[in-house]
Amino acid sequence: MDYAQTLIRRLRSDTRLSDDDAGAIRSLPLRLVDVPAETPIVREGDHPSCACLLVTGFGCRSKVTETGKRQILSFHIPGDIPDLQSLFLKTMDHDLDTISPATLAFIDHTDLLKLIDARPSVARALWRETLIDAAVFREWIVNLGVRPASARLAHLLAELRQRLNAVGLVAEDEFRFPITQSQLAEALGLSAVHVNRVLQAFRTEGILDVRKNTVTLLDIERVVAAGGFDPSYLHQLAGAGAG
Amino acid sequence: MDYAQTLIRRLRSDTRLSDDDAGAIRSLPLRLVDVPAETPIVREGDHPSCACLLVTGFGCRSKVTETGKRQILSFHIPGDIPDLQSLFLKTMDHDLDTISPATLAFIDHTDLLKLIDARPSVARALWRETLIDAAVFREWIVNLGVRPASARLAHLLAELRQRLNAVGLVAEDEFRFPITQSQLAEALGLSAVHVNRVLQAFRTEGILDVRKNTVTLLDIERVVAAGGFDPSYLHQLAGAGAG
DNA sequence: CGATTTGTTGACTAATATCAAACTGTGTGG
DNA sequence: CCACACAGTTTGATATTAGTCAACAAATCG
Repeated sequence: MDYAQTLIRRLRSDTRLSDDDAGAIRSLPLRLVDVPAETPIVREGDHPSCACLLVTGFGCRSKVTETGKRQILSFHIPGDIPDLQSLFLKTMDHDLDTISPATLAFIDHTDLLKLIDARPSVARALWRETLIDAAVFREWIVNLGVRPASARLAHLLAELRQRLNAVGLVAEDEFRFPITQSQLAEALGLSAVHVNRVLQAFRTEGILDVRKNTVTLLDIERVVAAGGFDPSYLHQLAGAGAG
Repeated sequence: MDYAQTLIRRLRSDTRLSDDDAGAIRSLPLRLVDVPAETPIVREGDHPSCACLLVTGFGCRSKVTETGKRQILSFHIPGDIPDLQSLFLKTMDHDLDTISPATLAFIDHTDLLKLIDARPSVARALWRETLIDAAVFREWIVNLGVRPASARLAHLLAELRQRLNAVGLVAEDEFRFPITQSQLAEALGLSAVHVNRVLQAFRTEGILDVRKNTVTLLDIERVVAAGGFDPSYLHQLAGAGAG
């Protein structure tokens, strides 16, 4: 199997990439590892010498405060390189973990650096990825800062659907996303109890459902409206998506 | 005056830069403009053809939601290029405004692109800046997600002090920062009334004071502790700072 | 100097957190 | 197959934080 294929599809969802460039990326040396759920990949304070491509499964980035509270910063899906920033920021300022069993492909920084030296267009594509990463953080700030609990949750799920769709992982109104209510709470800056109540309200209204492994958006229009979700901040190319 | 000097100092606070590279940056063509407070620089949806270097004064980035609420995403200080991401993300996903009278230096994207093609080390320095921008967003997420109102405020001021210090704009325990309580509220995801009360509490305890144009951190230790502030996410070089 | 913005205060309300207990499902070993 | 353990979810009661509204005071600006 071509493990870089997910990455290339992912990159092409928001950046135009020549076949030559795609080929160069495909020939990056990868170190494949299968890991269980809840595996730490890198920790705050580490100085990684490689970046981690998520081939299958899900991950998240998080930070723990002095008071022991954990804030999830982002969720990651197949095709993402969640710690790409470590290429130029030598010290990790947050943690990276899997949230489901996953296949990881580690790419040595040295190989990435060679690639971006040799191919300015790939360098720009990767730079762009890190910029979109930041754009997603900005929207997350808006989510936490101004939206009430139900809108935060709806927005998060609408974003996930949009991103998963770009790599072909949404079927009908459903996608696989193994998450607990506590994890949702840590991502949304809410308590697990409150997340539970918001979820129940959505379920009762027939708008969406989050079960053990699956998110079902029964009425996508209403999820998007409830979350005030506008996908432009993802900077996806027109036409990217399932198919 | 050498208007790029602030930028170079700023870059050198977190990235090693050769004198050659600094010279190349210094020779970038700049279009200087003086603007009053509350000036829109770029708006969400714009397709800018240049980036904006803040030479003097302060700015902020923000987003307005469908419900009309405004979330401030970041504050910017002299030496920052707050819309550097527009070099590769063609559509602005947020607004950029001044919050005080300011001197702006516009740099054409074409000139920046020429520079980064000619000097890979400058390209990396700028890439690094955008990565630190993202790191600051991550910490902002933590701030909004898990910290109570007083810690949010303390953290914000501690961060500002740290960044301003790196460009020599902190004197003793004071720095200039013209901000209203409503703006603080928009940044911290709080109401202006609540910000007012938190400020009063800090003032009464003799920890800090925020007046019209000036922030005074009377007891920096306690501000840092109250905010749980750890500057490592700013990725500054050791020894950067006033002097 | 009036006009406007910003800051301050009090009373009240709404959103969300906390705590504790019970309940559900799932997998495991005897 | 059952009993148990464990993790996750659900529920109710109560506490806390922060928001809203409305009025007023104090700066600031032209």
